[in-house]
Amino acid sequence: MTYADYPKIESEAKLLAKEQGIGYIWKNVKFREANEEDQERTRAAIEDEQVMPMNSDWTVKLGINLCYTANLSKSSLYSKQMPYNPVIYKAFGRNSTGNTPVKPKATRRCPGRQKKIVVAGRWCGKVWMSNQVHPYLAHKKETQEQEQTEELYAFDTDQKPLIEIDISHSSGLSSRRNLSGSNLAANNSGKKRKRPSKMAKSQKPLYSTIADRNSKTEDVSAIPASPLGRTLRSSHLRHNDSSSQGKSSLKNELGGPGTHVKKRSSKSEELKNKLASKKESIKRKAKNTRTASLAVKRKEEEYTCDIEGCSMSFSTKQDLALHKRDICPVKGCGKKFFSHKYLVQHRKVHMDDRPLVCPWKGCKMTFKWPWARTEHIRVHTGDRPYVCWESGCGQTFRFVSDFSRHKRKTGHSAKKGRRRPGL
Amino acid sequence: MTYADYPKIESEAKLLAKEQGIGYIWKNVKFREANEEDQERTRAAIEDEQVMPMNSDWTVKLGINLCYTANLSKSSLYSKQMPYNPVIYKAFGRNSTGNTPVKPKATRRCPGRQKKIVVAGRWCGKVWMSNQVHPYLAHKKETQEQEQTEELYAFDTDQKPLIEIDISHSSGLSSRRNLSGSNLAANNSGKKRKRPSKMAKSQKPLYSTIADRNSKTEDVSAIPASPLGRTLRSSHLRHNDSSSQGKSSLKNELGGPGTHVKKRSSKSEELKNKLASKKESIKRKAKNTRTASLAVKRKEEEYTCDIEGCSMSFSTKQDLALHKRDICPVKGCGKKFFSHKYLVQHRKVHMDDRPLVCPWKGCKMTFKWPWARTEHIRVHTGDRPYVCWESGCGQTFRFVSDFSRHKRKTGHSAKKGRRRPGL
DNA sequence: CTTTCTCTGTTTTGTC
DNA sequence: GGACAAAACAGAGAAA
DNA sequence: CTTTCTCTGTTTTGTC
DNA sequence: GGACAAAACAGAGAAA
Repeated sequence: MTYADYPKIESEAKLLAKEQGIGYIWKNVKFREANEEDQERTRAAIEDEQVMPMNSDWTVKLGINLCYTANLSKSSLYSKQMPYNPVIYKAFGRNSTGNTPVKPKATRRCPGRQKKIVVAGRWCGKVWMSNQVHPYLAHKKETQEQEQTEELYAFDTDQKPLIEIDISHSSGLSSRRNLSGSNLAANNSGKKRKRPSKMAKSQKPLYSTIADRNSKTEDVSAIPASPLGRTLRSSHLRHNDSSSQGKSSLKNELGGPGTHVKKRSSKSEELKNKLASKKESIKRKAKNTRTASLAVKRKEEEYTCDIEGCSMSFSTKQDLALHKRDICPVKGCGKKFFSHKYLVQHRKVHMDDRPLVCPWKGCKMTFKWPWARTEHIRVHTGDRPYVCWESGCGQTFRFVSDFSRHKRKTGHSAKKGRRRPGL
Repeated sequence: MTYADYPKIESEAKLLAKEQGIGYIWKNVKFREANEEDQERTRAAIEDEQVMPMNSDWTVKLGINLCYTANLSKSSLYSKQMPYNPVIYKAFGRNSTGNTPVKPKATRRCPGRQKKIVVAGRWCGKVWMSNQVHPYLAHKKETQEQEQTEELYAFDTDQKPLIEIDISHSSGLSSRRNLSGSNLAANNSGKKRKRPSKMAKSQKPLYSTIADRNSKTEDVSAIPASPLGRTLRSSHLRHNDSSSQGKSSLKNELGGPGTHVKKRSSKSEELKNKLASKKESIKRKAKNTRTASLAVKRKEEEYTCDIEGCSMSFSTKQDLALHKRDICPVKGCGKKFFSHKYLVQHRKVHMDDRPLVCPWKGCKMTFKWPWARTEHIRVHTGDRPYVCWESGCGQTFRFVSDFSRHKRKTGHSAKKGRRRPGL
């Protein structure tokens, strides 16, 4: 996928646009050359989410991704061992001296005009990451599979991620003595850090649906240096958890703190998932109105992944096929991932479950991702652990993201930039 | 108080020992020369707290303090602008090249033998800080005052420190939107950081006793970078606080988390205060059994301090005199302080109130000092914000104290040693 | 001796 | 810069 | 444009 | 070193 491949990509994009049924006129023009009508059409297409069943704006899928990845690979911060996308990295990476191939592309996709940047920015990389390839492009032979997967949701919302750790943290801390006494001692005494046997290692565990649903395995100890939390394994505060996460689908109506997060996610993707969700639930209600909804969920998921460590199952052969190619088969998602293992984690994106809670008293915030919770806690502690060590700068940041931006913009402390105080 | 002054100190110590009624034989011998009988007597004297009404072991008051201070002033870490004790600093400080005067003293007071070090260490600096001078020595003319102050407790346990900040923190954080919205915006919009008018600035505010007692002014926002906490000023979670701190005197019987802290404080001092407390309460009970105990407390405290910003009042003229000389008039304490302002803070040492609560869910820990709470929170977060930047070391620490010790012992990063990540 | 963690008097930092 | 309070430090010290 | 803060796919770190 | 999961990063992006 070097710059020389661009014509191929272009034709594929055209094909894709056609397949989606959007009467989109392919114009090989730079954005700065677009007239008002073109801009208006672009805006309209972007704002009208319903007409794009796969949320696959061509600028996002083909253009912006390249722009994003190329910029990333050229960044002085881009010192990763493993590049996001080896192909792009090789073509435009830091070792490549040719920056001319990158610039025009970037300029065309992310034009210099402010108004344009905003419009494009709202879509740039939002849905599609650098090495995420649209299923249509991943393997061109599977177009029929794609259409079939539109019938049903692939992931069951009750299926729990296997990697989730069963450790309750704050519940066991009622007594400080208890904490520093037995637990710390146990922690110090050796490398006892054993976890309950993780099914991820067993082949096709086929875990029971009901037990899996009722046992609230959750990861409250998403906090970083968890030497304390990890050795703690009390289970007598489960009620606390179930109350806070019980019917997470209700949270949207309640308008709790979890609601605004919804708003933050991609409008189109969100809508899509909502719609599909409703479609599925209606289907289910029609099918089994009386059978306990507990056992129903995995009834129809016959096709199980046989990849080492993975035991996900799907209702259609096509979904499983996509899954095995590291593509999320959820309709409207279709993202391709770097690792198969991450697919299991990725599922929570499509689930309403928010099992992680803010440990701060009185805060009702819930999270799907440990890191989101970790950074949120800094809102309470006031911690600003990121400090720019560039002499004369010394700015501090509460969130990695802001520190990253600072480094990217200023070029500061690109070499060592560690973290710092705060609390 | 240079080394040349030692004979004077010695004679004063002898006098002191005599005044206390302890039949202690002054032996001008090094500890390493002491025989078993001497050691046994020392141990017995130390363990029998009752025979020392002021908890004023001569080794602590004259010897160990010097040892402690001299070591401190010689430490490479001792780069403070203001030395702990200017006199000692001048005599033994870092600029002084003569280390011979220090060593012998230190050796004699803190002998090299392990057994001895332990015995002496239990007293070293524990009650008496470097620039704390025993009232007997502070002004030799006030011996009669001292004896009189033994009658009553000087501080009323219901008197609230004036400096305490009235900010409830976690209570207002139920909704994150609320937090980042109105509060952050208010914080960003300007330097609005106003606090409720602090009486500390008005002359002799003579705050009401009852209102002061019932309004639970507390500082839950002892967390560091409190830009969020500070602008938050909700008061609808007071019930939470009153439940956790309501009858703090009961906590000892309940055996809650606050109990072990009690245990950690000096046995003798603790005992003393307990005894005095009881004495006082009995006295009060006898005096006014029917009048509401609310209004009673400050009835007899007629003598009010007229120092700028201080409005403490005392029941006896002598206590006020001590107070005005920055000496805590609480029986068994008698510490002398660096600043008069700190006397107001120091009062909480003698009160059962533990108004600061751990903001972590489920943790019942309470604190008197904001910093104790701040470091305690790291137990939950797992934060280890102190990192040794000495090349090749890189050790991390959760508590300042441990980082200090590390630097003291290893000599690492004595120049810049900042903090770091963790959470 | 060690490590973990709280207490507190003084110093440093941050804000006006 | 100065005044002032908040935060942090640097010890002590308790517990295991 | 800014700042604050959450989401999440990939990379790095830490542990056995 | 290697395998693996936990933690962190580095972006995107939403909101004001």
